[in-house]
Amino acid sequence: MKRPELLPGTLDMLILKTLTRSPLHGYGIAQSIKRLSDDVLTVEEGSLYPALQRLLLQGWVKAEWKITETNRRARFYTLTAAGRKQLGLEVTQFEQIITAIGRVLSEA
Amino acid sequence: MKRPELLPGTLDMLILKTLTRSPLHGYGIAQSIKRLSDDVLTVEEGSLYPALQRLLLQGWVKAEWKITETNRRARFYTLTAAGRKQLGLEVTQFEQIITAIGRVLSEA
DNA sequence: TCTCTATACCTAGATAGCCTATACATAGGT
DNA sequence: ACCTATGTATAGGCTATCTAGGTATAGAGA
Repeated sequence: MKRPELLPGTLDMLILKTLTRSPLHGYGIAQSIKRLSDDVLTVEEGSLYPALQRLLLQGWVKAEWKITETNRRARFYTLTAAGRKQLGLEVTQFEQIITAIGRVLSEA
Repeated sequence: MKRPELLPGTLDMLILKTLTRSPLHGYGIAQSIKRLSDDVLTVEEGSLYPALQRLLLQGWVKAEWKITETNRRARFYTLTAAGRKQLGLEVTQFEQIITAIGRVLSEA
């Protein structure tokens, strides 16, 4: 199996989490996740932008075109109330599953 | 997002781990994972049997038809040396990724 | 005897998520 | 003038998982 860039099913959660601190554009989200994870997690563009479309459709984020500090047009995403709630749900589920996997892996 | 039965990408690892204790047939593997995880993880048959075929093809398990304690024909899977090695790899990778996700999620 | 449940295996097809590859655009530095 | 980093986006492919179905039989209970 090829080394995956991230665990399938966790991307939306990571994006939502990244937006809890402040609105960010796509490029910034990807950089942020990469940096916070010490380069372990890499969000490919072909995964990122479709994911952002999904989140927009679900109403979990909203988007706004602005100018960045480096003087470029970019689409800034902001977490909505629904998005914050969704993030809580996903984190809870994720931790439950990770705990369960941990139990299986730690069996004598 | 619909509640997943398990985290995509972790099934092979769970199966290999389950076989470290003793050979098991498919049905038994599914039951074992479900039980050990306190019913959090459910392996659907449509995921399980294709996964076992993959593992066979990779040479990570071998299979043998036998009769169970309940007097039924069943295919027992045994972990190979290569499978044991692969399991170690997958667990290491998994833990690295989980740690990385943890870092992202725990950011202030 | 008949029926039901649990045990056991398997596959086809749909679905969804992620990746590869590509395209476009521009600010700022050399 | 060119290059790199920044920034957005989509098409197509791949792979793993799930849904839904089929097959078969042991054993319990009516």
